[in-house]
Amino acid sequence: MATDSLSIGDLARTTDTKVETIRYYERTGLLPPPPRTSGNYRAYGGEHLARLSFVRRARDLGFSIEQVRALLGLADQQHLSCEAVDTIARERLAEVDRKLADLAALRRELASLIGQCRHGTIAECRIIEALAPG
Amino acid sequence: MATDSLSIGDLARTTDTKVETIRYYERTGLLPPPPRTSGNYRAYGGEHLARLSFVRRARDLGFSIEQVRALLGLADQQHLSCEAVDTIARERLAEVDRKLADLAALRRELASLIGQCRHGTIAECRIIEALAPG
DNA sequence: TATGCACCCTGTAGCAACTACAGGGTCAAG
DNA sequence: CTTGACCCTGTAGTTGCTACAGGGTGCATA
Repeated sequence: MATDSLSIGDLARTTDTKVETIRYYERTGLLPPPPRTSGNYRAYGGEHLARLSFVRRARDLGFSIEQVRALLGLADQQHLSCEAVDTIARERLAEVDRKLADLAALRRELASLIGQCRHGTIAECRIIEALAPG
Repeated sequence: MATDSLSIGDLARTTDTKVETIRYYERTGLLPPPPRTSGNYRAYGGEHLARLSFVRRARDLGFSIEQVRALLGLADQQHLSCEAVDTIARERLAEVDRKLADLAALRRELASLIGQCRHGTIAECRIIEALAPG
């Protein structure tokens, strides 16, 4: 492939993304369709790399595809106030906090269950018992 | 419906499960198909209620459908050692611990991002900047 | 020159674990 | 005898990918 552009495989390796995922992002409009070579191969430039990196980082932080789409849209509106960005990020933070609390509660329950195991037969298993009360 | 049996709607209300979910559990073999009334309505008894409660509790603790299936299978083998049960529960606990650690790390990153927001325009937004570095 | 191999293309189906219809049947009350 | 709440089956949608199948491209090597 030409020196100044990346094949989809190159882009995949560079951003630690599967080739299929990149095509999926293109289908769903997260990434713009790149130009094609004469052989119909996708030829990516630096702006595609930047955009995909953005998407990956946001996804790694757990933003949903729709949130990423919103963030990308905002990123292009340089003159706007960054309040909307802040709002999306805070929403995500609240979500993370909820999940952390849920998981922590769940962990306590699970650990208590396991702590009750007396290593006998299933007939006297406290874990099974705890799952199936009357 | 007869006094001694529950309609799918009754069962759904009692266990806080959607009707469709109950049918889904039946399709996938988590719940045994109940007898039917003359009008072809499902008629559940106490054992179905117990089994669905078990499933719901296990699912609420985050066990996968396959893990629940395994637990149900074990619950019926009263003479076996409860080691296998313990193993499944410990696996789940390890999973929860991994997720807690991941989420906590993610929370730190997110909070640091948000903390950097200076409430200006998007052009100078630290959040956008942090997502799209060179 | 042939041919092998890695890579690319499109399109579709599958994963978990539900959820939401569409298009019908059943049943008790008014 | 009709209304409305409930039930039935079957299928498609959700999220975010992932995995083929069945082909084309492009470069190096025998």
